[in-house]
Amino acid sequence: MAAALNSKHQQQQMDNNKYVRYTPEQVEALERVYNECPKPSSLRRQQLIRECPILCNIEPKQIKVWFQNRRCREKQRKESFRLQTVNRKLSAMNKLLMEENDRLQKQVSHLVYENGYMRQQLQSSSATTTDNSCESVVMSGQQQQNPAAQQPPKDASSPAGLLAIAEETLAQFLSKATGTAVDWVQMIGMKPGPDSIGIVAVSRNCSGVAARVCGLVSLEPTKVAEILKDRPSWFRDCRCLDVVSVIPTGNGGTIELVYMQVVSLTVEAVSDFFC
DNA sequence: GGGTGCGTACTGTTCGCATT
DNA sequence: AATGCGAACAGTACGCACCC
Repeated sequence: MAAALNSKHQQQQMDNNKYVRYTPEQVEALERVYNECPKPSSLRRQQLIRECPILCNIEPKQIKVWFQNRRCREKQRKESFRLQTVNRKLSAMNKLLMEENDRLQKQVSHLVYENGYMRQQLQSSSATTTDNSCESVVMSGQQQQNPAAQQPPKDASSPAGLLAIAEETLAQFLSKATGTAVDWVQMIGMKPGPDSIGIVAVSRNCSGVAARVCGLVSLEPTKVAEILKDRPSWFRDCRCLDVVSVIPTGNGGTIELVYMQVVSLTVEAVSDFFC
């Protein structure tokens, strides 16, 4: 009875327009066949219409289209299910990666902080070392013995011995002055870094310890020896002079380690110089 | 009332097979 | 080899029901 009513309703639909919707019973019958065989032959479709009364009012062409669309729907559903599965896996993976990323970000922040702290420690430590280094250069004449003076006296009676002392002194300067201005602590009124060559730069017309030292180490040992022998030039602009140490030579002569302050410099702190 | 999902039907293309 | 035919498939149009 119900099937007959549905059939009548379908006929009305077919009469009104081409759109029909199969009844649940018809769909169930078609689904049963589909589960057995998704691709029924033409013969099988005709047999289905004959054997199933509720499908008798459906055209063979419609049956064919129904199976066609049914296969298409299953394919789409399978693809949709596959994509959902992939999506779930990717979401889970994304969550894990986000957590890992968060953990690494925190680790980076911590390391950056530690790096900054260690840099700060290194800088303060380096500054202390540089200050000491400079002080050792500048103040060594006041507070320390010249390394050359601590060693057994060299033979200053001969030009060769004097040159040896001069070379040793130069080596001490060079060990401090081989770098650029970075290795020197710049002081007010002082020229940092290597200076021009010139004998006058040692005791006159110079503006600081660094300039004088660099000027001195730029000289040949023979030139240094000439400067050391030109003692009157040492005192020309000198307002303060102390003999720190005296090295006796083999022939009765002496080599004096002298600390002096020159008048031309206005700032005492930068005028310390020893040679 | 408009947006959306689903089912049905149609169209165009490709492929396999039989025939000529 | 060329041709015709049917089936399968992908894409699309349309109608309906449902939801907000």
